Amino acid sequence: MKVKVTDKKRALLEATLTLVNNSGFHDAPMSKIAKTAGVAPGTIYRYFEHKQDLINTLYLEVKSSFSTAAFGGYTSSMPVEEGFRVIWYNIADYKLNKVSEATFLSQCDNTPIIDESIRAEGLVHLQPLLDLWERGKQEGVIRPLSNYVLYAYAVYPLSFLLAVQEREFYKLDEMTKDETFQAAWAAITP
Amino acid sequence: MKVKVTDKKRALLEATLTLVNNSGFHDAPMSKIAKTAGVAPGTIYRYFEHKQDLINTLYLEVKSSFSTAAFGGYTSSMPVEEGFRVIWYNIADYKLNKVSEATFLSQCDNTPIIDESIRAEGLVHLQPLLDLWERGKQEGVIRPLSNYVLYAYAVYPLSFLLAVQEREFYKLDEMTKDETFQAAWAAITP
Amino acid sequence: MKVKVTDKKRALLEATLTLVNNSGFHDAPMSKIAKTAGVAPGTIYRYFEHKQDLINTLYLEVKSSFSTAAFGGYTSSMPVEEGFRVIWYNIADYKLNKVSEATFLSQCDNTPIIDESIRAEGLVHLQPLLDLWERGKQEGVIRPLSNYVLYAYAVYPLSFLLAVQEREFYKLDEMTKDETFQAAWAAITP
Amino acid sequence: MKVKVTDKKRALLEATLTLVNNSGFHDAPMSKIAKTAGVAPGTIYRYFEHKQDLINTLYLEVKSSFSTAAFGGYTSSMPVEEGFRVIWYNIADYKLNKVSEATFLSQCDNTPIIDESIRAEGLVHLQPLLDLWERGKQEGVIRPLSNYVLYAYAVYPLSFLLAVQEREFYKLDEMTKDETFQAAWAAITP
DNA sequence: AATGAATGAGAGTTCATTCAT
DNA sequence: AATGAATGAACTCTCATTCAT
Repeated sequence: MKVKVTDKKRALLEATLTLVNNSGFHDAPMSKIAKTAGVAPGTIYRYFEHKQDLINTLYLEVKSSFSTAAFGGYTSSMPVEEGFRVIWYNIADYKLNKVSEATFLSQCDNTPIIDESIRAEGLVHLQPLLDLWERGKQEGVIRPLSNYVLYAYAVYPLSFLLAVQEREFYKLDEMTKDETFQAAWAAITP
Repeated sequence: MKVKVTDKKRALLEATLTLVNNSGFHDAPMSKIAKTAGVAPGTIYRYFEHKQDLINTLYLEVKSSFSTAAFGGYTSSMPVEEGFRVIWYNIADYKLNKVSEATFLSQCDNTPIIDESIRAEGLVHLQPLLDLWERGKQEGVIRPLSNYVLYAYAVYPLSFLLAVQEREFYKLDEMTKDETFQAAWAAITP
Repeated sequence: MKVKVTDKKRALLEATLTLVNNSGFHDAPMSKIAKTAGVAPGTIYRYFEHKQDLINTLYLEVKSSFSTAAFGGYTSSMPVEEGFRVIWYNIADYKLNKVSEATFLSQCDNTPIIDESIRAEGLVHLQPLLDLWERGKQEGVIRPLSNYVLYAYAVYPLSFLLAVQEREFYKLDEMTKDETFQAAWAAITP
Repeated sequence: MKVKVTDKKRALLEATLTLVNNSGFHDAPMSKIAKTAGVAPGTIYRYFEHKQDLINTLYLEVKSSFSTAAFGGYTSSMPVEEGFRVIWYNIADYKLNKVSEATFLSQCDNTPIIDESIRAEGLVHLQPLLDLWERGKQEGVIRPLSNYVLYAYAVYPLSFLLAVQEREFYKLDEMTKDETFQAAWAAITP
């Protein structure tokens, strides 16, 4: 019974993900979300206060799944390069495999869809990467740049490659992934 | 007289830029666009067929202003590094000074707002940069990577820095700009 | 419950009939139709895809009620004169009693309000009258004229008398009805 | 100069006739009328107070051209049958040749497009036919029916044949025209 | 808990009309 | 006299949200 309820919430979040990705936030009406989720329109409001709440919840959930994926197999005791490599490949795999989630995040990050406070909430999980970079800077193995710049060059490019891959212009396979990692690593090391 | 007419179209495009940036496409109704432009709602339709046409037109115009800015002072006879430096600084300055335009482009590039055919149309102006990279690869001064990857590491990171700067977390000044260029250059050179 | 739903559709069709009759298609806005039907504007679209659909549906419904009325008590085994008399009086009574319906049909038949395909659909029910005339022509009791001409002289004049009656210039009572039938009969018999 | 002005009024009336016939009153915007007439929208208002005035004027003009045509070659001294024959053939020829005008009148006569007072104004020209019928009734050569009924059976059927011909179902040629006249004459004579 | 019919504010768009030129 | 850009009320239709069942 409890399970069934959760199922509906799950279905709604997934329907939203799909529809926002395919048609954009501006063409993902509640009625369509409900239909895609196999639920009556009114039912949405048992699980979410309003549309914005649904979107916010989805954003936080996806952001958190992203962070979890990013740090799988990583421990803060790893050497900087190894740690970064683990995280980078995690992120790359997430972006290139969990395409819907990654696309959704891209859309949210470049649009005023998400309330600023919620966006901030979604950022906290990235801390281990920032800590790693701080350590790397102290050890002299990472360039002494703002973490924002490091993120821009180490992680953010993958979003572009995701988008390009989605438009079917390009496919990032295992080999080019390694070369791409080289570029990222070159960008942030002295 | 001709000038006045153009003024209204101009005002509408600017109003759209502002509103889409501030509230997103989904919350930039024609009525608000008209009011912001200081014009009656019906007037929009003298200049644009429908909302999508207005958005498309704006996109192409901004994209073209971006390309023009990107290649100011660049000639294809420059050595690869110098050429890239000129273009990179142009783009950085555009992104960091023409903030509204750059923000709008970011939004368009990550959202199904823009018709795919129009998006393609907006891409053609980038050719000189791609040519430069091809030459660089032949000369062995640029990594033998897909142009998409090169773009992802050389240019795309600036979009992230723009967004961050907009959220007032960070300011890219002249000195950090140089360091950032180093990162970009390091990413794409062997 | 099912009944209540149907009630709203019914109310909308009736409101449309009234308003189109009184003000014409061009001055029967959806908002007025909704208000007249005692329903919110948006509710119309649960029952009809668009305004044209509402109009088309109404047309077909009225046309069909007309045909049903026309052939009440008629069987194809009747002698031609008797059969015609039955049908003619049926039609006369319909036109003169079901005034709104008849007026609406007149308007539709002389205006590009109705899609041509829908109009064609509405015609099929008249077949028994055409069959009767064919038989009459074979028996030599009906003039050998095109069915269109027969219709023009036997049935169509009633539309005029309806319109005239509506404008309160004239009232067709039982006695004059008989005389009018004589005229119709005289027109189509040799 | 005076001629040129009149030309524009003429062009506007003709454009209106065409557009209302083809698309109906509800889809004949002033802007389209202006364009069809080769004139600027604002210019319409030099010649007509508002749209309704334009329609009314057109109606009266066409109605009057119809009446003029109807009584060409007729004099009140003719014997009843001959007089009727002249008028009937005039009307038949008008309906079947001046198709646009006749179609427009049909549309106006079955729609609340035209103000009732204007409609009444358009009727006066028919007086000679009514006078003829009164004489015929006194002479016992015309059935003692209301003039409305006589009109319904003698003249109105031609409107139906016009409509049918317009939809390309039927063509009324010279021979069938004679037979059709017989039907009309049979309907109104004892 | 779930439904889905109903709501009505508001979206995009049209168009009769005006008025500066 | 003529223009046509501009207006803004009114149109058709959508959709987030509510509520009786």
